[in-house]
Amino acid sequence: MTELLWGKQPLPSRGPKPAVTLTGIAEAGIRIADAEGLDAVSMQRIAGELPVTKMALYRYVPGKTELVAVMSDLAMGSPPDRPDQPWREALHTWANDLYDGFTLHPWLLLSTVGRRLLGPNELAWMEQGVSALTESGLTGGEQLDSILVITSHIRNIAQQSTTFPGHTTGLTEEDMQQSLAEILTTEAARFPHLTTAMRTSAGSENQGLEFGLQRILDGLELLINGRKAST
Amino acid sequence: MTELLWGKQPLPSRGPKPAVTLTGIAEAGIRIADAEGLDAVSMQRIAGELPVTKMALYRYVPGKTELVAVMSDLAMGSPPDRPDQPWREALHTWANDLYDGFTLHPWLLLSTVGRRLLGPNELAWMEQGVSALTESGLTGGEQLDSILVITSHIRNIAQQSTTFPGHTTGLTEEDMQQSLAEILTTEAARFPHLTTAMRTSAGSENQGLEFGLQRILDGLELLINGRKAST
DNA sequence: ACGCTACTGTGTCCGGCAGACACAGTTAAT
DNA sequence: ATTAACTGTGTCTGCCGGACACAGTAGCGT
Repeated sequence: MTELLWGKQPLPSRGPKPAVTLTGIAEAGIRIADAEGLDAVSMQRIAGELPVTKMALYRYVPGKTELVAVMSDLAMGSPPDRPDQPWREALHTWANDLYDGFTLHPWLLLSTVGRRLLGPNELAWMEQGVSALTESGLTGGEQLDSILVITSHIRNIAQQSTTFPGHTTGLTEEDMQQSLAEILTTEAARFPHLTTAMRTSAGSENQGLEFGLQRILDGLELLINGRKAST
Repeated sequence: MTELLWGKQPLPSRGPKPAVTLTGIAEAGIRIADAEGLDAVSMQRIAGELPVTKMALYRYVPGKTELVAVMSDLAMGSPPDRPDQPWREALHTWANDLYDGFTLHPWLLLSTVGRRLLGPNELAWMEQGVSALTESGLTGGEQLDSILVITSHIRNIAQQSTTFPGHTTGLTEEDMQQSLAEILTTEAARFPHLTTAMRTSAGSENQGLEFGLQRILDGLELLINGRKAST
């Protein structure tokens, strides 16, 4: 599995030339997932886009789980190079780059969940995030935890604002808002604070990304400055 | 769908008594999901635990998607009642309660993803979170965004620290750490900052929840105090 | 008392899925 | 030329969600 993700395959000398490549397979899968959602990705479907049959794919990949892992790391891509900046600005653009990646391939939100082996691209993203904090005075663990918080925030914001191609019941943002508004009128008594909060927030949507990000960065800044002051 | 989640079913007068109830079905599903993971939940499997066949379930629920939604809201449960506290402490315990819920039913992390209709319990959690901030001077939108950030953080921490019963490849935390360590020794040159961060963080794991939560709360406090000062 | 009718549960069938396995064709090393 | 490594194919199994026709049941109006 690690070999798959990291591309350390001992290429064979004998036998016929392979008709496809692991990367080619993964790219086909990515194309399907981008267009029709992760649920539309099946071995049959992928094989249909390649000059091989379904079973041939198992020569390249042990199972679907592993294939999705390869697809995920590939789709994630390398983080874009950014000029050196102070840690706060660096993390801010890093977070936005991450967000862009998730909106480009929404299914990544579903496939990169839970414990899993990490691929080169995912590690590259982490590297870039951590490198913004090397001069901050935070410990290694704190640096990792910091970028984890930011990643979590970005992921969930992306999840909420993205329309998944297939998979989920095709609810638009409006459907949700309307259903919610409906419920809050009939059940307002059960959720008083929520109701007023919703009412006064009408129209000021989609500030969630910046708001949360600024809070987190503020919190980090407080810690970092405190550390610096106490040395 | 809204009727399903909110239990507004017009109970019929004629015809034979139903052999099961929607709640009973959902509870069976929850039992399976808790024990063997969300993937183990199938209509057959649920029917096997009840005195009905698979197809009878469709009398109570339009499809599996909806059933999982009902299961999710039911498993989430109501947030535990907590005495009134200052906003920061209230949010802190609220976050920990949320974390406990997710560790009790790890599959909730998978099933409550993306846009979806909200059930009464999920709204009750939001209500409790928002109610901690009503006196804070934040706008309604900011209150909602605040609890969203915290939820995101809790979710992702739970995701990382939980072992999913079925579903994912059964990787222990150790497997991951070892694989990661292995990679970072052979590829240290590509990820210099990450490598040093990992090295210096050895042994200080599982601080992620508190660390991130404190940063977020710090960030919120900064904003709230700033607001109060400027009035 | 009786049938109508709404309602519940069952069995069968379909298409699609992941994957096991045996086998045929291909190519390089010997 | 033979062998052995390797790639691709076709077939089969056991699951899944769900459509549909049908049989059984029980309350209602008459």
